[in-house]
Amino acid sequence: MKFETITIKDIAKALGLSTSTVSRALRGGYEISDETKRIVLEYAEKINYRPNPIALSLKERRSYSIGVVVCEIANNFFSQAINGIESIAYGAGYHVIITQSNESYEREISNVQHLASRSVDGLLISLSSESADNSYIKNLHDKGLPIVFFDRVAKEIETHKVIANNFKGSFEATEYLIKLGHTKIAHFTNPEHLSITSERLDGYRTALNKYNIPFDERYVKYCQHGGMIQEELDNAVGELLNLEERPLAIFAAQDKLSTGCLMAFKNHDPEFASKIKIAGFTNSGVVDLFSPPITAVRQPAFEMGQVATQLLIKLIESKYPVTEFETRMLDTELIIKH
Amino acid sequence: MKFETITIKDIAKALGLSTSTVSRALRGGYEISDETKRIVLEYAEKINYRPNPIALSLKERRSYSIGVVVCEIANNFFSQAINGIESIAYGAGYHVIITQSNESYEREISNVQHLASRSVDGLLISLSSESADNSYIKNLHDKGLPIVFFDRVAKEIETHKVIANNFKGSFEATEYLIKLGHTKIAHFTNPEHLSITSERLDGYRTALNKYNIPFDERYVKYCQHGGMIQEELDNAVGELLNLEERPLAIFAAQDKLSTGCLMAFKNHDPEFASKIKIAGFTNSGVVDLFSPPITAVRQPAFEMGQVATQLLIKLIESKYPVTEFETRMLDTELIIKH
DNA sequence: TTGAAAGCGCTAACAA
DNA sequence: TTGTTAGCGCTTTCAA
Repeated sequence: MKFETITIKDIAKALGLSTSTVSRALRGGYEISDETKRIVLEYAEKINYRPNPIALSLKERRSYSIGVVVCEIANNFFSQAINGIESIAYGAGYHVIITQSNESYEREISNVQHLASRSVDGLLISLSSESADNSYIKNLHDKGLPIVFFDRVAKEIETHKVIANNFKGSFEATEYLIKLGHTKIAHFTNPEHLSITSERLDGYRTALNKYNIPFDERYVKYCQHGGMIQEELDNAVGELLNLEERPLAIFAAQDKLSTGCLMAFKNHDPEFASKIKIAGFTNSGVVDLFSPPITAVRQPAFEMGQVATQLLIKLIESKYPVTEFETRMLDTELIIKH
Repeated sequence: MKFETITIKDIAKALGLSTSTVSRALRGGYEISDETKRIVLEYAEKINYRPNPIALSLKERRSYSIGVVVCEIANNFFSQAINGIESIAYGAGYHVIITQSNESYEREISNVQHLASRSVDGLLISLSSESADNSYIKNLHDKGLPIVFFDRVAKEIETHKVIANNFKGSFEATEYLIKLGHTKIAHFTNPEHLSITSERLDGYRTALNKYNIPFDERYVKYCQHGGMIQEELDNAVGELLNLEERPLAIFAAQDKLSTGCLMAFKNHDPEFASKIKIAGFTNSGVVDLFSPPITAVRQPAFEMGQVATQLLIKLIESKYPVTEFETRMLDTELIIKH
């Protein structure tokens, strides 16, 4: 069943004008008499005319929509970032089409291709944890599709990027644990190839270093599924608990990892769980309710979404190919919970 | 800057064929020689041709996209429902465009109008807590735009609806609190005019009734902003704490209300908070970490999204106007935490 | 100041 | 089996 609709033609016919005159009146064109313009506008208003955005897109060869690729919208960081994205996009007249990769590389490719096949004017991407080869994105970018990365960025693609100060955030969180007296601090993180992984690992190592605490590779748990699969965390926690030197503190590099590893500890050994101190990246709004408490490294998700979108729209609306790109780094915030 | 692109014309020119022949070959049309078809397909593959969905939309007068209007994607229930929506839509070849009302009526209207102005084939809506007058949706629906409601539905609009068994879920949660020995049970809920509000209130009252516990209006807190503004909850909790007969248990009718009122209790009186028993609707994935624990009424969010999308696509693809509508009710699950 | 006509990419009825 | 043509809704030269 079809959704009935009013076109410019209907107005033209009703008013005994040509479609081009109506079009000009509607766009507020200059080359038209005030009288005609008034009549057209009034009538259009009366019958509640809405231009067909699809026809406009075809004509202008752009869709006034931007595509977003994140791993999971149920993740607090991303849902907050999306709010930031929408706040800017909406104001600038753009639709936002959100897709999720669920940390699957295959799904990510499919989403990007779908979006790119000319239905969006630009792309906002945070890579999935499975994504190792980003050449397909590079292809698109080379062809001229505006792309801005945020959070999980691709090193090898030269474009605007928006990230949190992952090094500093990780350093501060680790230092906080150290100052509490901890020396046996494990680290839960994403797969190695992600940008955020090395940056956060770096902050962790540097803090250990500063306080002369040896770095122990066995304390670092790379989670291939980024915490999407609880079993992975349960296994990692099991391994830690089997070490002769059990860690007594954890620094987790991501939302799902922070909460997921706390759950894993609770599952394995509830009593031990209450003794362990966890600090981790999370943008959860209910972190106050957790027990044992989690000290949170909070990313400015909303602002990151905003900045990324501003950069993208600048790219889209630029008349000339852009060759100068910038990387914006925003500070995290350490929220201490006892 | 424009994103360069390959059209059917390019293929036609390169192969010395007409565009219609190429089109037929691409669509796997029957009236075409296998040889020509092969050549076209091979060439299209080689140059990585992608049809322009916008041109297709204009031609077919549909966009293969569906619009979703929810109050907030950062809400667990909705993000899970969206996953369900996407799983079905994606499989059926539809894009999903997600918009948020942030519980604002004005924003909801703007989103719906934007989506409806012909860029989507159908709409999936869960009403914002501010929405009292839905006549603008009714208008759209009367004009033939396929619409399916889920979760928060409009009574006065006749179309498919997908809801949780709110009555039963509320009854069970309240009964659970009663069986624990509670008689002073407060109820945090959404604004009165929402469908879910009356259904859940009804379950609460019926349970009280069954056990001869008098219903006390002062124990019912309607939260106009559905928990989006913490201050509202703080005030409501303050009022409860000022009663001579403080409630010792809470039944909260919604995700943000469950966690938000626990936070409010912790803010006001941490010690009292640890004594109070909370049961409430929530689809949080970290409910295991809360302290004091929250017994959860979990809605089958993913399935609800799936069912709603199936119904919507059926509506969209129906050749004749549909006049028989159904309301699907799915059961909730009570997850008890001590 | 207005109208006629072409064209954005694609499909489909009609002709050849 | 293939090509020609018109048209989806709109904007924009070009002519009048």
